[in-house]
Amino acid sequence: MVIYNYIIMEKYNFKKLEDKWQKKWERSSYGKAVDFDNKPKHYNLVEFPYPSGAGLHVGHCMGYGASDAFSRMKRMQGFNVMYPMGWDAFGLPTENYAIKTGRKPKDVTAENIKVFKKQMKRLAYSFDWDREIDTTDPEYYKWTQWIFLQFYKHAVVEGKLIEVEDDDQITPRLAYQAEMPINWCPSCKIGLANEEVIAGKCERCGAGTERKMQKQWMLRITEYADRLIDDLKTVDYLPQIATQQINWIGRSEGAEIDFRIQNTEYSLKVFTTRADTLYGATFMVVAPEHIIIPNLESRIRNYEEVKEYINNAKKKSDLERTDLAKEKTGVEIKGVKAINPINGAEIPIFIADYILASYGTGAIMAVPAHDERDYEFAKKYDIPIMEVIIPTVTDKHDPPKEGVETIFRNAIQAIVINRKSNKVLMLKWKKFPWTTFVTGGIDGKEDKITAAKREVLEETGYKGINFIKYLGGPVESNFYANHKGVNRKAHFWGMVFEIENNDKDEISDEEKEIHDVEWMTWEEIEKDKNIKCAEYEIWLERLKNDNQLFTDCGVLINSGEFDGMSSKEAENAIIKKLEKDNAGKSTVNYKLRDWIFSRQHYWGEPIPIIHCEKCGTLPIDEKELPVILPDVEDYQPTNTGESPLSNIDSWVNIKCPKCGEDAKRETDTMPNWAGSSWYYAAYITRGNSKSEYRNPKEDENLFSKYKKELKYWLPVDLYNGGMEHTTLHLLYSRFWHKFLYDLGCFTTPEPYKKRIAHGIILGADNRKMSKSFGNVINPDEIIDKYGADTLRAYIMFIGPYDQESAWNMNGVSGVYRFIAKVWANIGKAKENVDDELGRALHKTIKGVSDDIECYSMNTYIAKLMEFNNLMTQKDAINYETLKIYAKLLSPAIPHLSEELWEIVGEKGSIFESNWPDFDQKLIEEEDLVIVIQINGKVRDRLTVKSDISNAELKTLALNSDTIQHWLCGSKPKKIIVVPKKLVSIVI
RNA sequence: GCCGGCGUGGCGGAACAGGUAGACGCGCACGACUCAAACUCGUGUGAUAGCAAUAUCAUGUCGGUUCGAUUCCGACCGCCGGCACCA
Repeated sequence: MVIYNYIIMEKYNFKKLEDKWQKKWERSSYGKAVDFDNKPKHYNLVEFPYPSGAGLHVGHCMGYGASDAFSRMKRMQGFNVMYPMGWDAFGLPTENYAIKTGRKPKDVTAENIKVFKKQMKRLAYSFDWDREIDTTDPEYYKWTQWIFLQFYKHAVVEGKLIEVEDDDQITPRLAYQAEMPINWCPSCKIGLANEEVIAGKCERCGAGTERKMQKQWMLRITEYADRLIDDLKTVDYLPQIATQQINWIGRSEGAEIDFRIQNTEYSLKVFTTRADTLYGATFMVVAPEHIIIPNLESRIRNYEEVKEYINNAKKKSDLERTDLAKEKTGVEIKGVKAINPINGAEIPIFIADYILASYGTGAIMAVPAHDERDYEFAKKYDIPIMEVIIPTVTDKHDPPKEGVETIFRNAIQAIVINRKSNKVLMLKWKKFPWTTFVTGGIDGKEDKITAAKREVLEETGYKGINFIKYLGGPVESNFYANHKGVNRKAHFWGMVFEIENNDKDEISDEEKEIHDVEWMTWEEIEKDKNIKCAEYEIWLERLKNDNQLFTDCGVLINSGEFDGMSSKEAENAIIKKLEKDNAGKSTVNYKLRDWIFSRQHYWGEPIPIIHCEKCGTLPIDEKELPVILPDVEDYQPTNTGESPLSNIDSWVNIKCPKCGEDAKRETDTMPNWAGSSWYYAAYITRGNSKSEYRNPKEDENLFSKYKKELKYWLPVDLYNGGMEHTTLHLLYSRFWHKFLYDLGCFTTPEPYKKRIAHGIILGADNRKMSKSFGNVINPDEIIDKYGADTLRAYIMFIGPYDQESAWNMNGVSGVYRFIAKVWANIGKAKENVDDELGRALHKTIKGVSDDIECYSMNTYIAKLMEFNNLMTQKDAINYETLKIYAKLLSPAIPHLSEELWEIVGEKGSIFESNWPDFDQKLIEEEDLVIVIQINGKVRDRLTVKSDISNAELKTLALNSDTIQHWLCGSKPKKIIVVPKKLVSIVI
């Protein structure tokens, strides 16, 4: 008996539906991550937001919505999923708001968090709210401070983490103090963040900013540089993210070379990756901040000029200083010379701001012949340019033969041009299939021009030619000289001549026998297959662009005993010699610099350090943590560049824990990066208890107490977040994790197993969403108008997950229409009816599962739409079909799916049900459409059974009428059969 | 400037491993419903030529590899992210 039980549906009322389910879910325990559950764990982390006053942004939803869908599917697939949320609440915007309004950052933050949380709940993100964290909570930053103290108390010596005694002044601690520049506004008398410096001007008052040196806390991240590169092999990051990390660390192997300064005890240490170019070092350049300048003050003849240059450099940012497009500036330091350790040459020293004190040693040896910036600088200041590396080529047609003598010679290649006809004088060899320029050796002491003119005369008879230019320096060419039976290693000088008149001498009979002389156009030369010239490409390139700088590796010339070596050989040999002479050594250098960890701000974690005049720098006793951020009256920074905290005497003044005398607290705070560097672990230690953090006992720390929990949950299985955080935040948190791993806090060396990233959402005008453009979309407005399900699905549908996409209101209504159509289709549900949707359904299950798994959210939604379109065509839909479809919908549109689950008569939540499996057979059992191409063009299509053999396919293809027609009786030269795809016929 | 991406119809985009370019959505056009409009439903929709079957062209530009390129390689143009104190 067939039961016709069409459901009478009312119109899709998202408001009613979403209210209903949100109330129910609020009371349920859905989303809770259970420590040590039997199910396999899946830690799904998404970056926590900075709770700004503007509320949740649709850009946030891009991350949270997709990760929520992923979490929901994983839970249905039987995983114990942790999907937590918290607040990265320290930061400048809140502090600036406090300065403006006088309100407490703490209060403002609490309000913002409330708004964010309410909005997230409206969007039905299934976070485990019991694990909510807030980096500004003293119970949280207690442990951020604890970690800082561990950095202070430890050092890495010979690759091992060791503890450093309090009074040890020598061992390099991982947290240390150093004089580092800050951006300083001389008018406001405050330190500025980079972002607050707009084109060298203070954002607040418009005055020009300077760099001011200040004692700052640093973290020795460079100590971990190699491991931060090497361990990338053990994780699964998007390739471009891993590359960015590697490039940011910028490991390069090279040499440290000492250049003595003449008549002084000082020397200049430089780092170079091109020790092979040492003979070409014709000057040195030091950064304006370099210590050598004050050291040499008495000897510098133009000290005033140098000083003025240094003062000007202070006004520029690193970015401006290193901009290649800008003209290089510099000043020669007169009165001192450096000595090139390899050949004793005296060379001038310059000071220039394109050299940064923070990279390498803050000084370089400049090799203008082989470095673009040095070249530019040398041209400008008229410094000699000495070529020491030349390109080397090997002839493809006649490579050197083994066991044959190699003869070296200096030689020329004359490119003789007839300007009127724009033709080039060429030789066509008679006994060999060669076409060449006029070429020949330089005899004895003959100069190159004479040699070239002589060769042209001998080989072609032309007398009236004028020398135009050299095509750069020589090129080494290695080939087997067939006509002489020897290998040649020739240094060819490319030279351009123009023909002045057609005066010709008779060529000797000998020469006549060797080659014909022919004038050819460049096109003819290019097409000539017999061009017997390995250096042809180089000449062509140099003809097009003047002053071709050779910056690649090659062969050494003008380098004494190292002449003829390859760059690589020479590099090793030169370093060896320097080592012997105690003038250098091979070394590794990094672009990565130590992390400036101090901020002169209020709204951050206080650095838990005491300064005592007598006892020096002392850590706060760990038992005294947290060092609570005190309330202040005025959040305005002080005019000494210190943090506002330094104004609170009652807080700053403290007794020294060691000697009991008057001492002061450190008033700098930590950067925003600090709290977010370990938050993924804080969710774990936060545990399930809703009331408060679970505090460890006296002799424990947070990580030792929750060792088991940390071991269970870490590493994070999948970390999702903005593309803009994939360099710095990711690197910083990996660094902290590795340090804590060394301390024994964690059991895995990497925090995140896999990292993906999402693009940003642009405004409808294709610009970044911003208040000033008036193109910001507030999620609340969209929810009010279309519902949370529509907003969630639209943001998934908006575009490729890892790219930026522009907001489009028409797109929102399209998604809304889709959901309303799904709702309408529910009305067609029937029992015991064959809706013939089985195959399509199983294809959809597979497609949807794959798409969610790899965060292809736009195609996930598209597949849901496609299936819905199929249902729309049907008069009746089986209950079972709808049930499975509801499951597929549920990660994207939870409210409607839950309602649908109830409508089809299921008890309990759809999210407690199992994710559907697909039947592989059902998907495969289809007929295939095979494409038939002739010469790469599609000419016919055949429908065949999927188990057809390649041979059958070939026969079928050739017998098709259409193909017969296209073949016109000609015989195929080649037939390519791609199983289950196509047949390609070449005629 | 340096490092990393991206570029496909009128628009957002799809094409997982080099094999049917344009799935899905928007927009537009026509039709149905309506007194009319909106909503909804149906049909069509890359360009050019043709009544049509069909053909040619087409994935930023130019070139290369291949039987075959949106996909791989090279050069160029344009846009976006990061550049160490925004988060």
